[in-house]
Amino acid sequence: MTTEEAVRAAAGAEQGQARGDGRGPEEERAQPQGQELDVFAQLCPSRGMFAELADKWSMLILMSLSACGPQRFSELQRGIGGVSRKMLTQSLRTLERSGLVRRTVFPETPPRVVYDLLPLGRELAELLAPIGRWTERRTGRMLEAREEFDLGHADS
Amino acid sequence: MTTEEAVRAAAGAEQGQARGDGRGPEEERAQPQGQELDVFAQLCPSRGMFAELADKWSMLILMSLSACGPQRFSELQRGIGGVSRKMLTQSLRTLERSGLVRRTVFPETPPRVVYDLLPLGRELAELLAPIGRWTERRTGRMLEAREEFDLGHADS
DNA sequence: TCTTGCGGTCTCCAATATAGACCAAGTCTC
DNA sequence: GAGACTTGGTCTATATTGGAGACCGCAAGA
Repeated sequence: MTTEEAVRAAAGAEQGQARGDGRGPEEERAQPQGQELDVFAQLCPSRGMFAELADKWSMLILMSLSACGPQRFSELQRGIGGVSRKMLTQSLRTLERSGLVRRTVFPETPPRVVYDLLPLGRELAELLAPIGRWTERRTGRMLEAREEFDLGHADS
Repeated sequence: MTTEEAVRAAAGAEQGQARGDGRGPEEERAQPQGQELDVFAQLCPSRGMFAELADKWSMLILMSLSACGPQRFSELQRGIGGVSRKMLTQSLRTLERSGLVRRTVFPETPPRVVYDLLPLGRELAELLAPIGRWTERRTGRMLEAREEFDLGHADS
């Protein structure tokens, strides 16, 4: 049995709860309810949350609100290039529902709706920002890797 | 003009390049080519990369390889609950092409293929891990927020 | 001989994303 | 006063994507 197989087995990944991850038991104790949450487990609630947040538009929305402060719907749409109104609405709704973002309507005409981060959203945005910066910093390197890969696998 | 509008205008978000983001100019100088990359800009190469990485399966793959070390195809599939062979193959191929992951084939029978992180992938995985942990820690709070939201918007 | 494991690929169908029209209701222009 | 414009969406039609499951070659095992 390999080391990794041992990790898997100990974690009981099949059951849909808990996986160890070599994080050590101190994190597990940090769950006061004894409820083991595991993003790797298909049936774990945290996986559902993760799947929702690990999305292009949701991440960009949080990053934009964090970087530029509270914004109106149309400001967000302009700021996040290529997002459709539908996806923007949908993602904002999801983030609002999960308590990451607050939606404030000013009943004027034309209507004004402002979105801003709640503490939960601010926490996540702070973890997201480095990923955005990393992507920008490493895009060159990744594009080079691609060219090289495509050269090697050029069976056209 | 609001503060945010000023930020947008200064960044020239429409042109598909650069946006400032209140990061200050020191990061910009860190791009030696003078090429301004911006994940928020639809046409920027870094957005393409970001869109690829900001994906449920890609992120889970990197997190799994980081947490459990090099793994075979079937180990990854078992470890990442609910991933189909098709998506696992596809995501791994993309990560390999971009130089984040290495694929090693051992020509035995049955075949053995092992995936592991390259330095680029390890860097990203280290930024991803906190997001996984955060999600697990905050899932309870987010589920509560949902219940409350659904109560308020219960027009059935 | 029939089955199992591995690491995929292929095909089909359902779900999802995007583009674009449409909306109300007040303001601005002519 | 007619028409255009604005905002924050919704609705619909079409394009893209995702998942389920069949299939594959090859060797070992029952």
